[in-house]
Amino acid sequence: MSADPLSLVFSALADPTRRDMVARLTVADATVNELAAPYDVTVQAVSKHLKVLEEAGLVSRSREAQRRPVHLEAEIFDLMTAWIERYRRQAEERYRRLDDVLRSMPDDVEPVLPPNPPETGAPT
Amino acid sequence: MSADPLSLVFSALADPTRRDMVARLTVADATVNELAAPYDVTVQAVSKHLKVLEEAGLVSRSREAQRRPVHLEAEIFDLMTAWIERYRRQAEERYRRLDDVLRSMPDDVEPVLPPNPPETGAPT
DNA sequence: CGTCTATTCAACCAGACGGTTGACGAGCGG
DNA sequence: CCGCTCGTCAACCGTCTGGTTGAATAGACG
Repeated sequence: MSADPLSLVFSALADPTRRDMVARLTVADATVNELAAPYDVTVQAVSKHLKVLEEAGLVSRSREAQRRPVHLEAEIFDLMTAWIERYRRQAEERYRRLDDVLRSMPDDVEPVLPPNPPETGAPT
Repeated sequence: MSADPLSLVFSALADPTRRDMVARLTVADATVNELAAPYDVTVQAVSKHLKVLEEAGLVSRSREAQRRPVHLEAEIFDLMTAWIERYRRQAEERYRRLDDVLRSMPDDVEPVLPPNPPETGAPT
């Protein structure tokens, strides 16, 4: 098992059908059957997709009669954005630094002024 | 082939080893052997991972003697952030709206599910 | 009770995935 | 030229994945 949350979320969203389900769930909660309707697959397949999304923490299911309304848990997105932003920022900073280095032939790499204060996604 | 860029990027980053390689590449370009060093797998496996990252547009390889320095292409991150932010925003807005609805309690509210085909060519 | 609807579980299948080993091409260096 | 290192290609293997069909469970309803 992948176990680690980031992998689960990324791989959950690596599937177009699952991404589309997530997209639709941003509009409203839906039952499995409702979700399955637009797609050209069986409801069982959609149920599996939902399981994947649920294990990734992207959706939750409640119980309402015999229906299982699916609800989006959008906070999980933050997990990804945190990761992405962190390394994007790091990459950008590196390019700036490289530019500097190329100018002066390095013997000591000096931390260049970060134009963006690391407040948005400052992870550990 | 999944073909669609978003799926390629998400699934490329769904692997911890690949994520780690990307993380390291934000610091500096590296050769395949350098990249492979920390991991407990053969250099061939790493080469495969790089192929995946390259096909996702996350890295590019140049040629320098018999070495193939790997370079991160960080702009691709924007593809993901665009998607994520879009739907996160949409979800947040929906919650606000729902809150509103719950306050006024109309009796003719019905869930409207805009049929969205399982395709990710983000229609804008 | 029996049945209908909504959903999941189980078994199966083809294909992709991550890994291996082994062989091969490209360049440097003796 | 020979040999070495760097990297990829090819074949193979076990596991995961996305899909199927068919059966099972849970609750509403007559």
